Amino acid sequence: MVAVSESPSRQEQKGRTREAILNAALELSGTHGFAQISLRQVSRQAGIVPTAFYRHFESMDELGLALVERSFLTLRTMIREAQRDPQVFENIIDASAEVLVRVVKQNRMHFAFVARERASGSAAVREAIQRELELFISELAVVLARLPNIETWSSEDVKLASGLFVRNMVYRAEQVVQMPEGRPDREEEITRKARREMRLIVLGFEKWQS
Amino acid sequence: MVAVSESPSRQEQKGRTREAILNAALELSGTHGFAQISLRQVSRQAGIVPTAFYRHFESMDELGLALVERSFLTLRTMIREAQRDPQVFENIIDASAEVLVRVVKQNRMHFAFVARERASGSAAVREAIQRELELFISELAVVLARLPNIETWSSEDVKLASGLFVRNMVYRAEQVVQMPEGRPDREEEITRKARREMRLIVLGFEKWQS
DNA sequence: TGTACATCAGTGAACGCGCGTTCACTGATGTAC
DNA sequence: TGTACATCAGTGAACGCGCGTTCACTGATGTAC
Repeated sequence: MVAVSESPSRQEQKGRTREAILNAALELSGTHGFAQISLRQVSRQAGIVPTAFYRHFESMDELGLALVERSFLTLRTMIREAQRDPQVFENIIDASAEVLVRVVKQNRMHFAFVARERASGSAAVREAIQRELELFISELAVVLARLPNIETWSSEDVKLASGLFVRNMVYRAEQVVQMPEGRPDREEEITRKARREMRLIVLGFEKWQS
Repeated sequence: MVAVSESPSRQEQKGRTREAILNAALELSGTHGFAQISLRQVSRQAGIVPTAFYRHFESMDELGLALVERSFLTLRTMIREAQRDPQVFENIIDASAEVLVRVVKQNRMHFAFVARERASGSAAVREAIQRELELFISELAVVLARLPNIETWSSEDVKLASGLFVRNMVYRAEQVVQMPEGRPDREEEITRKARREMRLIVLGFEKWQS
C-alpha cells in the first residue's frame, strides 16, 4: 500500500477536531476563565458548528476534565525531565527554579488553566485538579527522596517539602502567567524570589532535622 | 424628638438593601463563583427586582469590587486583633495558627470569596485583590518586625517572611473553605500542617540570618 | 400643625441576545462481497 | 476492481430560557412654607 497524499482517515480527522476543541477552550479560558466560556464560543473558535461539539464531549464539564488531564501530562513531562537532569542532583534549587520558569513559559496556557481553575472551576474540575496536584506532590517527593541531603528525612517530611515546592511553583506559575508580555525584568524578579523561597525552605529543613 | 417605633429613614433603608445585595452576592458566589452569578440571581436573593439593583451598583463588576473591599476590612480587623494579643509576642506560630483558623471560620464566606476570585475573577476584581493582598503583606510585615527574634532582619527579609505567611494563610483558608461541613478531624489536620509549615519558615529564617 | 411639592428606592413590562440542546439531514469515509 | 450499503462527523433550523438593560411608573419619605 503506497500512501500518496492520502486523505485523512475518519479517525485521524476526528482526533484533529478534538484537538482543535481542546486548543480553542484553552485559548479562550486564558482570557475569561473556563467557567465563563460557552459551548458555542468554543465551537466557533474550533471552526465547527455547536452541535458537532457533542460528537467529542458530552458537556463543557467533560471538556474541562479533559483539559485538566492534558495539562497535567505536561507537568509530568517536566518532572521526568528534571529526574534525568544531572544538574538537579548538584543544586536542586537553582536547577528547579530554572526548569520551572522555562517550562511554565513553554506551556503558559496549561499552567494558566490549572492555576485559575484550581480554586474556581466547577466542582468536578476543581476536584480533578486537587487530585492531580496531590499525585504530583507524591511523585515529586519520590524524586526529592533520592537527593543526598534529604535521604535521611522521614517520608512525611519529604512530602511536606514537596508540597511547599509545588505550592511555590503554582504560585510563581500564576505570576508568570499574569505577567504582562515583554517584561524580562519582572520575570527575573519572579525567578529570584522563587529561588530565595526554595532556599529558605531547604534551610528550614536542615535545621528541622538537626 | 421622641423616636417611638419610627419607620426607617430613606437613607437607612437604602443602606439595608445595599447590605442585602452584598450578602446575597457573597452567599451565591460561595457555591458558584462570583463570575458565574447573574445580576438577576443576586437581585432575587436580595429580595428586590433586577432594575432596583442599579440604584446601588452600576454593574456586577462594581459589586465585586465592593465585596473585595468588605472582605479585606475583615482581614484587617484580624491583623489588629493579632497585634493586641500578648500571646503573639510569646509564640507567634501557635498564636497565628489559632487566630487564622478561628477568623477564617468566623468569616468563611469572605475568605472563600478572596481565595476563589484572587485567581479567576474579572480583571478588575483580580487586580483589586492582588493590591489588597500586597497591602496586607506590608501591614503584617510591620507587626512581624516588632517581634523579638525578627527585629534584626532586613526589611526585605521581613517582607519575604510576611509574604510566605500570607500565602500560607490564603492556601489554608482555601482548604478550610473547601472543607466538608462537620469534619473536625480535617480541620485539626489543616491547623497542624499550617503550624508545621510556619515553624519551618521561621526555622529557615533563623539559619538564613546566621 | 397642615398643605403642596420634590425626591428617589423600588416596580413591572418589554426588548433583543446568546445560550444549551433537539432533531432530521448530508455526504464523505469505511466495509462486505 | 466495482458496487451496494453502513457508519458517523459535521450541518442548519428551531426551541424555549435566562440574561442585562431601557423605560415610564408608583408611592412612601423628605422638605419648604
